[in-house]
Amino acid sequence: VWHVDARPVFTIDRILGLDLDRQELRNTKPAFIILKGSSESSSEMKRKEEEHNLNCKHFTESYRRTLNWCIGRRPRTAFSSAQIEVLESVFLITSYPGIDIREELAQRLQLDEDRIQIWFQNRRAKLKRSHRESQFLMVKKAFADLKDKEEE
Amino acid sequence: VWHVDARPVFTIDRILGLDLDRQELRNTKPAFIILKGSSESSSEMKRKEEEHNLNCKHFTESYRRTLNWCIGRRPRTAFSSAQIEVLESVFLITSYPGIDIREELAQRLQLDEDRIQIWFQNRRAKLKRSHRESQFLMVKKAFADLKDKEEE
DNA sequence: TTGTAATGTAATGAC
DNA sequence: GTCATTACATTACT
Repeated sequence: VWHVDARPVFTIDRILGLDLDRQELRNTKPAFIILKGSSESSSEMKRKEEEHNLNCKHFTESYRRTLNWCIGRRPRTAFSSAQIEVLESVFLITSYPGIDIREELAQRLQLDEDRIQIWFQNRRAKLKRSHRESQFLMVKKAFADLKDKEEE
Repeated sequence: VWHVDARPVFTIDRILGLDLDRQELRNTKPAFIILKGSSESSSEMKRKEEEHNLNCKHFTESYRRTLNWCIGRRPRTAFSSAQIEVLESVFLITSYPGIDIREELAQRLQLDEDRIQIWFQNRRAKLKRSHRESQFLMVKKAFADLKDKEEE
């Protein structure tokens, strides 16, 4: 946990006591358990259980978000243009640099190896998007050409 | 295609004849339909159908982005006060509406789902800003109070 | 000028 | 690993 001090301590969530320990969440009994042995059908039970699981999912998800908000996510790294330049030129050679290359880059660019890793992941995603787009343009052009031929 | 007149008329997409109607996209037959009645298993069919839907999604996304690149930035959407009202009341309940809620909102408010998504993102950012500001004010006031006490 | 819709991308979590 | 989605900084428009 990198920077406790980057976020205000007096958050609304804290004031409202929303930053409970994760353990407390697990200890709260789901409502559907009480129904066991009752006259309700098993399908109804199953539905309730699923509903509970869904609620749990949303609950823990919002828990995560709240926690995330309190503790804070890693501050956005602003790469310098010089760093970007190096990263881009390496990307031209490999879009999947091994750990050795990443470590070397990290050292040379004064960055964590993690940042390098993430950068390449995002860069690959960007490349993929642009590939899709250029493919799309080609299809479009094909359509346009067909139209031209029809008009002749 | 949002506003033809806000940007120069001689855009790349026009020159290439790329500003075809979105309807044409829908009319292109998905490949998996051809497979109907073939010897492939239904699970394979289902997989292909899902793949096709994914491709469609990416395709229309690319379509939007490409147009975006050609035409320029999307013109500012001016939400009506009625739309804002609905959005705000939903925001009170969830600031993270899932895809289902966003789609429903889109339909009811006659907006693209994308606009809804962006609106919620910006709304969350605004909320965060106001939180930070009120916190700052509180801290400031606390300091001021301390000073007052010292002077007594 | 301000408020905010839109954009790009670093970071995160699910799978 | 990918993918969708998020936060966040920034841009640009009304």
